[in-house]
Amino acid sequence: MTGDKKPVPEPTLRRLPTYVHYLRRTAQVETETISTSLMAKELKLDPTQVRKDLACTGVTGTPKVGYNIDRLIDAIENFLGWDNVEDAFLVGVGNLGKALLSYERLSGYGVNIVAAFDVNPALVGTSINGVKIIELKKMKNLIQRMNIHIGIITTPAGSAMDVAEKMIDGGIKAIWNFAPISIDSPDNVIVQNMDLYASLAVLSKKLKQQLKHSKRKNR
Amino acid sequence: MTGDKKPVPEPTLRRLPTYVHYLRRTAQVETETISTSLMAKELKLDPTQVRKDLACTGVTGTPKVGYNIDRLIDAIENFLGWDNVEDAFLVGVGNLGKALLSYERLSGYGVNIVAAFDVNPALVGTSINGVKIIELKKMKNLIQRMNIHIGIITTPAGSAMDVAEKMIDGGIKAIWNFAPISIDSPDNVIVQNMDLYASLAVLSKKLKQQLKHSKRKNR
DNA sequence: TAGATTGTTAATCGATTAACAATC
DNA sequence: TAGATTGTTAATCGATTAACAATC
Repeated sequence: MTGDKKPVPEPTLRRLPTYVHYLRRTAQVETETISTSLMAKELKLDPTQVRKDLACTGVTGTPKVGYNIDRLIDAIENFLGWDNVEDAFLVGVGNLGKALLSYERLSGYGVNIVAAFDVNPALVGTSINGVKIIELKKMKNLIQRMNIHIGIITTPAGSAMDVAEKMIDGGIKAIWNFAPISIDSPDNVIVQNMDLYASLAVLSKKLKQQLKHSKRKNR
Repeated sequence: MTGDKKPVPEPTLRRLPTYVHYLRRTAQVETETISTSLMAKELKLDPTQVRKDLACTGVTGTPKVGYNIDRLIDAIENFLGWDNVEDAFLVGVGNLGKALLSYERLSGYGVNIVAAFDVNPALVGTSINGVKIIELKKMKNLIQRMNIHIGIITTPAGSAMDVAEKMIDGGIKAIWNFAPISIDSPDNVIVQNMDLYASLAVLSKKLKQQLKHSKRKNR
C-alpha cells in the first residue's frame, strides 16, 4: 500500500512558484540558508504556512539554521516537474498567443510549445520564435501522432468551445484556457482557466472599496 | 448605521464575470429567465453557491420561475463596476503588454488603458491601438496630474519591483501585476497578481497525477 | 547551555454544501 | 393544488493560523 500520498492543496501548488522565484533572487545575494520566518515576512505569508507548503515537496530544514536555499530550489522545481518538460500545442495566434509563443522561458516551467494553430490563412506557414503555425484542421491528427497531452487555448471566446472539443477528441489531457468561457470536459481532462476577467473583477471591486474608505476619512 | 455590508468573498467576485459571460451567451438563444439549477449544471457549480453569489449583487429571483436574464446581467455588471470605467497606465510594452493594449474590450470590464510606458527608445513615441507609448521617466508626474488609480505591470521580473515603486510613489491605488514577483506595497495599495506560473503549476501537477493514474489502470 | 527554528498537532476561520421553509 | 425554485439557516469541509514539543 505505497504511493498515493494525499494530494497537495491547490493553494499550496499556486504558492510554490513564488517561492522558487523568491529563492532564486535571494540565492544571488544572501547566504546559503534561509528561514521560513524571513521568507514569510518578505512574501507576506504565515511562517507555518510556508513550512507546511515546503513539507509537501519533501525537503527538510535544520532547527535554528533553516533550509539550504539551493536544495530547496531543486526540490520545488523537481516537485513541480519543471525539469521534466511536456510538449504542448497552442491554438489562436492573436496577440496573446504570440506573447506566449515568444516566451521561450515557458519550457523552464515544464511546458514546451511545439506547434501553433490558427484558421487565418495569412498566418499559416509562418513561424514565431521557431514555432510553426499550422492549419487548425490538421491539429487533431497531429495530437494523436505526436502524443501531445497539453493544449493551450488563446482564441476568442466564440471559437474556444469548438477548439476545446477538437483537442479533447484528439486526446489532449490538459487544457490551459485563456478564453473567458467555461469548457465542458470529461473527468479525465483537466481544464485550468487563466481568467483575466476574474482577476480584474477582484482588482476593481477592491479598488472601489478602497477609494470609498479614503474618501470617507477625508471628510 | 447604514452602508458597509459585509465584504463579498473573493471566490464569489471571481465567479461573477463567468456568470455574465454565460448569461450573455444564453440570452441570445434561450428564454427570458434562467434557474440557478441550470446555470450551476452548465458551469459545474453548486446551485446554492450560484444563488448565494447572485444574492451579493442584490438581484432576486422568483420561485418556480428563476431570474430574469437581462436584469441579472445588468445587476452583475453594475455590481462589478463595468459601466463605470477607471483610467489606467500600463508599463512594459513587450508581447504581453501589446496584447493587453490591443484588447479594446478591456474598457467593457471597467478598465481603460490611457497611456503606456517603456524604457525602449524605439517604442517611445509610437502608439498601439491608439494608446501612446511614453518614456517611463514621465510616468510618476502623469499619474499625479491625471489622477490615475490603476497601474498594470507587464515588464520582466527584474524591472517590476522598480516600476511598482514608481507607481506607488506617484499615487497609484491598485496594481495589476503580470510579473512573477511579489510586490511590496503599503496597506492602502491593492496588488492583484495575474500569475501565469501559479496557474501552470496547478495544471502540470494535476496532469502528472492524471497520467500516473491512467497508466496504472492500463496495467 | 540558551535560544532560534523546525515540524506537527490542535484550534480557528471562512467557504462550500446540505437541509428546508417560504412562495409563485 | 402540486411542484419547482428561491432564499436562508445550519452542517461540513478544507485551508489557515496558533500552540508547542523536539532539536541543532
